[in-house]
Amino acid sequence: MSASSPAPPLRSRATGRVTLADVARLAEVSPITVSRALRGERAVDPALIERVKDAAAKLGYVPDPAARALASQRSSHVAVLIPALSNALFVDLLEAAQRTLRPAGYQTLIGITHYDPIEEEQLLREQLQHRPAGLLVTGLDRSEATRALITASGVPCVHLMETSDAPGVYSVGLSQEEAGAAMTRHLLARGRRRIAFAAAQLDPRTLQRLAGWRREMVNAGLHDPALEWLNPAPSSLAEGARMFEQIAAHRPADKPPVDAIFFCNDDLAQGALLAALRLGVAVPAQIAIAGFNDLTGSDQMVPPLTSVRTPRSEMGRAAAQMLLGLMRGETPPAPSLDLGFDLVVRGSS
Amino acid sequence: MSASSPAPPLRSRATGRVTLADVARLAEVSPITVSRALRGERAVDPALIERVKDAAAKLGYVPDPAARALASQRSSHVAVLIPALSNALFVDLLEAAQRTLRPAGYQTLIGITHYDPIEEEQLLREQLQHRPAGLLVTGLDRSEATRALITASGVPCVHLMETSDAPGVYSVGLSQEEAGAAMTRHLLARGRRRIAFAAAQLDPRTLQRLAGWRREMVNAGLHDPALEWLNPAPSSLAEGARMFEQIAAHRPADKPPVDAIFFCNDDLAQGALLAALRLGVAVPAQIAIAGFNDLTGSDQMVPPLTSVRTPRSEMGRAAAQMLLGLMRGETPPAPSLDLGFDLVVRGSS
DNA sequence: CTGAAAGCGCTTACAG
DNA sequence: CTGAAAGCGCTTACAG
Repeated sequence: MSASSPAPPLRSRATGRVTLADVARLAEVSPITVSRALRGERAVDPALIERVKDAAAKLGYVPDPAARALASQRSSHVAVLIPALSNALFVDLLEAAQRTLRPAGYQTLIGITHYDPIEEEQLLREQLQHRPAGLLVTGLDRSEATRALITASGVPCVHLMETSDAPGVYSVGLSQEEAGAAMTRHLLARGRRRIAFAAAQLDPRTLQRLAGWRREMVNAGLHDPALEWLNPAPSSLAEGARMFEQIAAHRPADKPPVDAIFFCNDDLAQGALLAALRLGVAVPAQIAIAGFNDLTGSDQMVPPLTSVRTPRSEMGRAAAQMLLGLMRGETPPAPSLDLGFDLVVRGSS
Repeated sequence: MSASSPAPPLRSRATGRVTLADVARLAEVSPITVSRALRGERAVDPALIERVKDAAAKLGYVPDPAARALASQRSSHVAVLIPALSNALFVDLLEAAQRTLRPAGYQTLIGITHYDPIEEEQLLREQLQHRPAGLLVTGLDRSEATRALITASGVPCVHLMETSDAPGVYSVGLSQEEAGAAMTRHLLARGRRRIAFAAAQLDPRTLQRLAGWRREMVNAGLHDPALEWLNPAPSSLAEGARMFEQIAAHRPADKPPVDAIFFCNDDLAQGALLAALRLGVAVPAQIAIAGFNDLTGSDQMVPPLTSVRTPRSEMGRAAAQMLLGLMRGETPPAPSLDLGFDLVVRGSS
């Protein structure tokens, strides 16, 4: 029992975890060198890097995110703010972003704003307390306070879904207005004249699509405010069915009937298609129907739904990649990335 | 310029953050007392609590999660493992859980397993490095290694979707087998005899529903292995349409035709309903169709889809509440909570 | 019921 | 290119 080693310290709070110090001891260097070698920061002698990496692997060393965050004032989290998970659009966006960020060592922290600027601001405040390394937010419209919070935090931020030319703003998206205009031109080209625009939720991007529709209708000399059906309720199949019933039932004596409806989102259009089926309204013979986002199931509808395919997985991936660059301190080749859209013409129009 | 205050320390890394020490100074107590007063841990003189809270409010103090995690070896994260976000079922579950956990100060860390036990194990390893305060996992089936990781971590864990009687296992769910049996009994009661069970993805819960169907079919003396259509592909409307076409086209000479199809999930059943419409197959006259989970849109289908409503928001909320209790060190009244299900009979059956 | 000391496991800021 | 010291902002473990 000749205890040559010193007695364990009285106030031990040892966690059993392999630490940087353990790796440093095995590699016979200082902890700082281990830290630098493992993070690839600053030049370290290649031979030492090798030795450190071997030691780390041998011990199964895993950095402690909390210690790292406390010391560096920056966590390994990326905060993502999206309006809802009920719209498949955002689910795809999120999955793609996560798929890019996770291999790079970042955890995703999701905040659901329910399309509410107040909730968005509150969520952002909470997330900023975790000192995220990066930020992914939906769209460009938000409260002045939220915008100021983002700027003041100094956290790299990329905006999703829309594009912006404002200095210092990074964005990956598409022109919602052009997409709305393109669909309207398609319906006009098919000979439709009384094209209604039907929208729910009325978020900023929906209103941009509305602007595109309005521009083309005015250009064609066919605009009529009575063709705008704007409904602040959340978007859903049931809501789309209700709106279709209303629009189809609305037959003013002094105007020709609606011959096409452009819905701002596919779930509404799918509901409309089902309502038309129930009511015996022939699509597209009597009324053409078009949607937006080309969501799951749209190609299965009867008739299949004409829509605008938006590159949501690509947006999620590209935005995450731009953010990774910003977090490394790089300047992206272009601050704004327009990923475009595709018109998908199917049987409903 | 009579600088009576000492020069600022040379090696300042001040963050400008309001710290526990600032609050302690203003309240004229020690930092430990502030820590205890704010967390409600251990008895502290009520008068002091008051003083501390006032001081904290006055300074706008917000605890630093990283420092807290490092010192306590437990973060404010709850890790959630779900198979996919493409099934609306899990979106609802997640939203409900988050809605309960966030007000209690917990951030949700989402891991998507893609129904893969290997991915689940890897995700769990990553998440455990963040020392989550709690764990929410889907179902009871997982690799032995994953199970061992959970146990060894000592992190409180609640299982979603199914219920278990195993000691030390906490769960909130429903009997998938009973739900499958109930739907089958309903179809039998309607006079259906050749009831097919059509499934995709083939995850554990789907197989439990299959077992319920099989039990009732055997009991009724009507079971036939040829009625089982098991497809490992991911579940979707398009896949449901394909399966319906196959099943409808399969007309062996020696057996009566299928007169009902019980799909393991509503998206498949919705796709089948649309395929029936395209093919001119009368539902329910010729074939009854039933689904599972009562997802969005099922009530809008033509005809409306018969389904099983599963209490997913309730499950998410109840599981989160049980977890909050466990994280506080409490023992839940019952380790297993069965929230049941409702048969929703609509026009398709 | 309250507190002084130590420690959690990293990185920053200097210095050489 | 490398390292000794200090510090990030909390909580734990003791002691009284």
